[in-house]
Amino acid sequence: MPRPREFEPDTVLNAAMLRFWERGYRATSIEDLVKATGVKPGSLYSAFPGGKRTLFLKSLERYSRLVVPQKLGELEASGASVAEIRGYFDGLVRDLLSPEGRQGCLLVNTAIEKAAEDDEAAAVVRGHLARLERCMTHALENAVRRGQVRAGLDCAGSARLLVATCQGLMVVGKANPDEALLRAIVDNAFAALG
Amino acid sequence: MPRPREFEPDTVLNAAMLRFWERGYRATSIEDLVKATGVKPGSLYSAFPGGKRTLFLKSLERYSRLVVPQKLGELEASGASVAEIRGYFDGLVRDLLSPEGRQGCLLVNTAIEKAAEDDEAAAVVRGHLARLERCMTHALENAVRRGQVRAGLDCAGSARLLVATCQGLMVVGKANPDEALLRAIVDNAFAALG
DNA sequence: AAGATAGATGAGCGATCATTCAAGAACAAC
DNA sequence: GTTGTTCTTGAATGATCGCTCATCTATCTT
Repeated sequence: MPRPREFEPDTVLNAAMLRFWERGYRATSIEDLVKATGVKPGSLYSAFPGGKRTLFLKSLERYSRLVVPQKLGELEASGASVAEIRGYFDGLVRDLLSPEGRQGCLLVNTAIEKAAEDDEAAAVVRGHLARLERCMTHALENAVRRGQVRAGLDCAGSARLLVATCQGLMVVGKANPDEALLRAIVDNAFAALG
Repeated sequence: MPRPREFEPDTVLNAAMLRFWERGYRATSIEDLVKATGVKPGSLYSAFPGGKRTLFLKSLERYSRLVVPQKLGELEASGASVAEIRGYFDGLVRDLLSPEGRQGCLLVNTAIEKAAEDDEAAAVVRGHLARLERCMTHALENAVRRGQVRAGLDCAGSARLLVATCQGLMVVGKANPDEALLRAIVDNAFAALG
């Protein structure tokens, strides 16, 4: 009996995610989203009760579910090893150097902009960091088993360092997208694995 | 002949810096600054032509000039070596774990929040990163000379990695101020220096 | 004491913020 | 075609944004 929806909530959410990714939470207004999607405020609020913050949290989840796996690529596969870690870092550098990639990572941006004041957002960020740490650890364990890195390597500890390194890479890349600089960071991070 | 100023511009700037540091650029309103300083909007704008953005850029400079040297400590001394780098990292961890230190570093926050849209702010951040890189490089060169790290170490490259690592440390620490995690990052960063 | 100079004041500017809601519109069921 | 239900619409809400300016006040000079 009801009147059918004229827009796809996922499409709206995707547009919201892109805006939050590009400009951050505070700098993205509801009117921005109305313009970007063509969906009027009333419909937006009835489709996403909780308003802007709900839209943001759902954007974070969508990012984790759709964007992150694409960036991680084979690094999440059970056979991942040094090459896949390297591939992930190279992808980050490539993104930071491209005009569209300057926005960095929505979850890193959120860690800085919102984590301190919104624990629900911080929890999504923590989940992401844990996920990164998990697959880095696993890839390093594979690497040790295959003799690709030095035998006594502390996989769990090195994974934590690698996670921090890629977060730092994005901070540096955002202020100074210089290829030689970013490559030096990545090269030295790998040199340390021996 | 003129009526004398009733407030010290540096005092106002200091209060502004603390607010921007704690909450970021967008989340800090002029009214916040008026409340924090007792100086009314008119006086604020006449003392700082250019308004909020000028106040912000001058806050960045003040932070570089007063806060950063205090955090770097002996790391900027010409005799600095591994111990001073370690001291700097330990200070970062201590800050991130303390309630007052959760705000992280104003310049890292700025890199994420504003560098992409404000090149003048980005330039201050780049200057900070270059300064960090410079004193890390110098300290590593001293360390090589003293045999505190492995002989063939690429000081310039390792310094770039260490700079990225400490930026990453602050991103991770902001979302997840967990002592064991942060210590693991620092320990592994130093293990890599051999 | 009067005049000149510059800082202090705060009401108020137009713009924009996130959000709401009364009214109209589109469909399914009958 | 009528009714019931949900969706769409966009004007309007009050709050807040960064900022300005006419007015007042305090000091120095003479």
